[in-house]
Amino acid sequence: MSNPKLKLENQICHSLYSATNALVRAYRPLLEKLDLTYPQYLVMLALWETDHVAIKDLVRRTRFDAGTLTPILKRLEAKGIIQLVKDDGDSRQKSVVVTEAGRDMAVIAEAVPDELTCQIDMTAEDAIQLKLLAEKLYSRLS
Amino acid sequence: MSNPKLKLENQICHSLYSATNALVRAYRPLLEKLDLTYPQYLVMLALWETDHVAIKDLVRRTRFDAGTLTPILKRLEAKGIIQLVKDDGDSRQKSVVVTEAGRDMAVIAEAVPDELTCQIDMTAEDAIQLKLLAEKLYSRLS
DNA sequence: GGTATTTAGTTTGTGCGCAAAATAATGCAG
DNA sequence: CTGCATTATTTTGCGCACAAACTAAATACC
Repeated sequence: MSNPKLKLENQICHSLYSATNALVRAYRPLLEKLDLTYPQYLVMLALWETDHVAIKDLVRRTRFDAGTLTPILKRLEAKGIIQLVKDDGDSRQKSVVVTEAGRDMAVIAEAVPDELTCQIDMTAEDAIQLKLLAEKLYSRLS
Repeated sequence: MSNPKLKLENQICHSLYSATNALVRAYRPLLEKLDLTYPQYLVMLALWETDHVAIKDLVRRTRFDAGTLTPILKRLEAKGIIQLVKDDGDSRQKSVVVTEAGRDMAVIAEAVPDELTCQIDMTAEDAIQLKLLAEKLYSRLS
């Protein structure tokens, strides 16, 4: 019981875990006007950048599991902001296309990052450092 | 589309999100021998430190939502490693107690943090810095 | 003492997160 | 051309994560 390694407060992962959950929670009210969840928002970010991509590319870019992405894409399609189209050529693949309505959302979405940055109120250096370390951790685990 | 704020690679949150998920994924095989999920492991860490606590205290310490914690505790009780006992005094409260079997698990659990640290292979400074920044972020969001 | 509010915990419903298995089309070796 | 492994995507099942609604006990207030 007294082993310091087992102490909750010494666990980096607990800090990371609760911080990430808190961050997603903080995004929720900001994304409400877009009617998107945070994972859905991440997918849309990827798609607003590059459209007409196969699901496997979206898996790579968003770092989502394929089994996670499939239902997310279905919900986005049900909302009418993306479309899943059969690829000519390789008929295993599907291409994801952003609809007109989906493209229009990008304008509203532009405000979201600033609103969140305001709320967090971290210095730019801290934010960059945090991102850098998280990326380092991610790459070590992949 | 060209708004750099909307670029996925500029999102701290995406790095944090995928790093945390990767970390939980990395814990999975290590926790298999304990037959615990990562959230269950966090709860047990808290309980190995301090036993006989009310659920609300566990909510505070683990930073889990009460609605999340209830089913986790039920599963831990079903495994026979904790027990939920009625509190004398305030009969709204329940106390969480670690069973003999649950206490025995702590010995095996001691190996887990080291195994993970090995896998990540980050410098101690980086790890401390990451924890510090995650804590800072968490506190700004709470 | 009786009502109102607060507090402790549970339930419900939706959406991930992911391992494992299934489906189906492609490519490759013989 | 024929298996056979590979690749792309979906499905299934379980466990969170959490808002919102609910139950019940304790406390506050008059």
